Amino acid sequence: MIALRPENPLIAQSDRTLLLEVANPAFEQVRDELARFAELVKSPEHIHTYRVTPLSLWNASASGVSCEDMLETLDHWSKYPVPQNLIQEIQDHGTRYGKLKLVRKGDRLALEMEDRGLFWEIENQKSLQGLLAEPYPDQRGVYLLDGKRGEVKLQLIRLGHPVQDMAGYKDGDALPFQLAENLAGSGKPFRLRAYQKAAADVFHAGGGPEGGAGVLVLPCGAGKTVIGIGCMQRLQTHTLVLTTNVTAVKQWKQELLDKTTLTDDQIGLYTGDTKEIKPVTIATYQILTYRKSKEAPFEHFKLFAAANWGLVIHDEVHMLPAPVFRAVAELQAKRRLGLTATLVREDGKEEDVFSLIGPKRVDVPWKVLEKDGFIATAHCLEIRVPLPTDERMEYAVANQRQRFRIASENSMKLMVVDELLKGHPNDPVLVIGQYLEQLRILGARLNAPVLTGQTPEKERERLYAEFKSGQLKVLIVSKVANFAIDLPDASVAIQVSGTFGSRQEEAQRLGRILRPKGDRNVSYFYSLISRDTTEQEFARNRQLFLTEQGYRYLIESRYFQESGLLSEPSVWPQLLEETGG
DNA sequence: GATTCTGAAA
DNA sequence: TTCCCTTCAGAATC
Repeated sequence: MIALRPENPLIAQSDRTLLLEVANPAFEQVRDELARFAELVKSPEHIHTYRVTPLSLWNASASGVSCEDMLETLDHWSKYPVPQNLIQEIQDHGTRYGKLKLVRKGDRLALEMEDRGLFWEIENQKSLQGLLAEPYPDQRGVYLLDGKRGEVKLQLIRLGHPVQDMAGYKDGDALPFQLAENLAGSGKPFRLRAYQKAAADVFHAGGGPEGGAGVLVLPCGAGKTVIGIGCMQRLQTHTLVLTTNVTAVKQWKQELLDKTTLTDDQIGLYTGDTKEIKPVTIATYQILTYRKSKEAPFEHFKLFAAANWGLVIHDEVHMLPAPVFRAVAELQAKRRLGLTATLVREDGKEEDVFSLIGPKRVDVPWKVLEKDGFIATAHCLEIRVPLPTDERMEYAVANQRQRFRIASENSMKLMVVDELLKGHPNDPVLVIGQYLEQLRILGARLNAPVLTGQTPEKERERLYAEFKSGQLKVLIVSKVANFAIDLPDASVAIQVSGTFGSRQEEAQRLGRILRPKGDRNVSYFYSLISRDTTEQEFARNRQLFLTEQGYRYLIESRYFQESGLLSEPSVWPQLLEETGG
């Protein structure tokens, strides 16, 4: 077929994939438009592949992107006519969210739909038996059995029918408080940034039945806690905050004390150490999922019923453990806020998040915040390092799982780290890796401290302080970097090895260097990959999320040959900035 | 009574 | 698929 408009960068195919040319001048704009309704699945140098999925279309329409918007994007940027079946797919799923409504009917709940075909499909579904009561006489709706609100939504999304939940919420007990920004003469000037305010408003949606449940997607460093506080302030009610670890628990409390008129005795921490239940209670996911044995009940689920919560906040909702979904399914009458930097879950439970917490309401792309200076500009460079001959031999005879480790621990990476440090003589550098042995070797070589899970709390604090003050230039960290939110910021991160293909981890690690740097708001992220190994494959997957967010990885492999480095890569920082990586 | 250690779970 | 880290509860130790 002859291209109608060969200068356009996009090819839309009937298998629901979209191919986008990176070199095209319109690349960035098209990428941002596609990100609203398609998932990036491959991002090699020249052509990026996106896929349109039902879930990506539902999330798009829930966050306000219309079918017409999506088709307009495809039509406007395509080289060839958009395939008819893709148009139909978008028209079908892009309007599906909203066709099936969950409403309050007297003191009962019911599903309502205009479409008779849909009614019959639902009536005859085996998986819905035991959840639904009698239908409306006119066959445009069906009542729910009591207490099945969550289960019904979950089953229906699995059948490909996302439910728009308009049934509203039970108000919790009142908790009057103010944001510190509203206090006359308060010591600290604090305001919600425009996008933070907008996010809280969209979640709240004027108190209408549409608002009150949903997920806000925001980059690391965008102030998710602050937005959560903004949502709390709009609802003024008893709130349960669930988060990933104890440091985050403490940080939520700190922020609440700092930015609201809530006082110490109104905020309770519910963790292994203290089990306070107060008007605002902050707990970890782990304590909720604790049980004595595999068969025993979850001992702390009673926390959900311990007070009349008006809002449950799920921090880092992409980490929400499967058992908690079960509890949330029972909590559908309560307002629910999900906060995350990425909707991708490594366990594929994205549909559960959509139906039980809520659809995506807001998505602020990282690059947008970068433009406004809220986060630093990051240059990313993937450096492909060959394996030395002896390790290459070992690699050749190893099995699949040994291979990944051999590639990760490639000894030539050590040399590259040396060189990179030369290029950044004055910047604070984090070296991040996944294998303790590799990190210890690096520690000895660079004469830098290695921070791992075994490092005691006291020692950690000392290292953080030294690193923050600039006394310590290089800090080597293991996977603690994925969790330790109090780890100081750096402007350079060198990733020497990483988990198989975790997009979250990559995002987390880049997040380490994104806090604004003041004078020169620029950071560098180097990822060291063994060339021509399985590691290269996994790296590709790992980078997807960042590429989706607008980061471009430059790839560097020219500087090596098997015997070692060919030239000085200490020019890389400049090189990166010139080419705009 | 407070701290440190241990094992299980995810 | 790995390896690693965190959290929780309960036991051991000061």
